Amino acid sequence: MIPMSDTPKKKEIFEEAAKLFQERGYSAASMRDLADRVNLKASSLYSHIRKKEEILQKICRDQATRFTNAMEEVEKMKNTPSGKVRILLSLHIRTALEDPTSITVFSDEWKHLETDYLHEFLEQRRDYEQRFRQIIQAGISSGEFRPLDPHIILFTLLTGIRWLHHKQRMQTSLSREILENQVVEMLMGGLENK
Amino acid sequence: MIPMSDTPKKKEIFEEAAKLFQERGYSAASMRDLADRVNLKASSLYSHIRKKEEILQKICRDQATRFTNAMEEVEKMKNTPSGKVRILLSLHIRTALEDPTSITVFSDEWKHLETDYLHEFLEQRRDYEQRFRQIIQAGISSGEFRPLDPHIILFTLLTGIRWLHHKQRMQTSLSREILENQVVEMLMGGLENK
DNA sequence: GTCTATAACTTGATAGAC
DNA sequence: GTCTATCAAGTTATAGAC
Repeated sequence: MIPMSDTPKKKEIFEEAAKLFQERGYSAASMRDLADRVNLKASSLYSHIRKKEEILQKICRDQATRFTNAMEEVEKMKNTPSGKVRILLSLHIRTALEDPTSITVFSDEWKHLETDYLHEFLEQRRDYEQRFRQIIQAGISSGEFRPLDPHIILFTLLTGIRWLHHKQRMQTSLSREILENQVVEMLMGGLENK
Repeated sequence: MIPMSDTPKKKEIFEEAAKLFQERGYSAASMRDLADRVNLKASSLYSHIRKKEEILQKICRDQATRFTNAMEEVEKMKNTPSGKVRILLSLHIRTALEDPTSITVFSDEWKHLETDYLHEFLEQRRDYEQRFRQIIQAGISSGEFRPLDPHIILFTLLTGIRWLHHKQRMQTSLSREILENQVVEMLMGGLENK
């Protein structure tokens, strides 16, 4: 297969795989299950991919790239720290609502990456978090933010939204806009000096 | 074996299993791995337990009971909604810091429970969340809390602390007290009316 | 690209000697 | 209660016909 652009079948395989990994977890999702969902025999999957972990790699890499690119953009802006954090937070929230499957796998299944790419992934995450903390630190220094530990702030912000990709669980059918606004308000309300 | 009280070996097995489930996830943790860690052959484990899932069940049940019991206590108190939420939040935080292994398995691996106990588990969780939301609603009605959706508030509170059991990741070696205080302040700061 | 067949291995769990 | 031996089923992945 030409690696230039993905065929429809390959795209289908990756999409179904993400759903399967989300539902059962990476380890409990078998290649036979996946094959069934895309109407193939397990062995035929290997005409499209080299191995199971390649799928997990792509999902994790794509999401990591998305956030790294966004950070690049935000850093260039002339915004206040508070404005920058709001933009990053909104991106995380919107991504969780629009692409819950990929975000779940990215968030919960990365630990099953094999050592080679795992190290790269963790380094990229460390880098992202460090740049995020620098923005937070700037906000503390300027007095916009309360003087809390930047590590605590960052983790609370980033994990405070990690329920959004399970939105199904919410009985109330709030619009995405309200959902996004209220989460941002609650988290920023705990961060900003009043 | 007499089921009245657990033998030291059985306790050891459950503790090592929790660690293994935490590190690799339930599905990727094999009974042979577990046996190695407690210096037994895999088959000998079955003199202490009936099956693998029994271990997961016990971990999930114990933690669920802990939180349900605490809710019982809190509901009896004469405190304000804000005071009650702070007590529950502190309990979650302290538990995550003191028993990170069990909390990780309870939080991340429950989906691998088999259908019988899974239903019971989910019902207990629903009940706990509903009672928590009633306290939140009381705080909104009294004007102590900002008028946000109680579902959003609850999920943000409960997942906002779900990084604590990975405390290893934090370079800064903050004391538990500071950690607990700052997390509570940040989350309650976003909740309370000023 | 998809199939059948199969290799090579791991899984949870049991039987029965000691 | 722990062991060896083993089972039956499931795992990822490959070989080769079509």
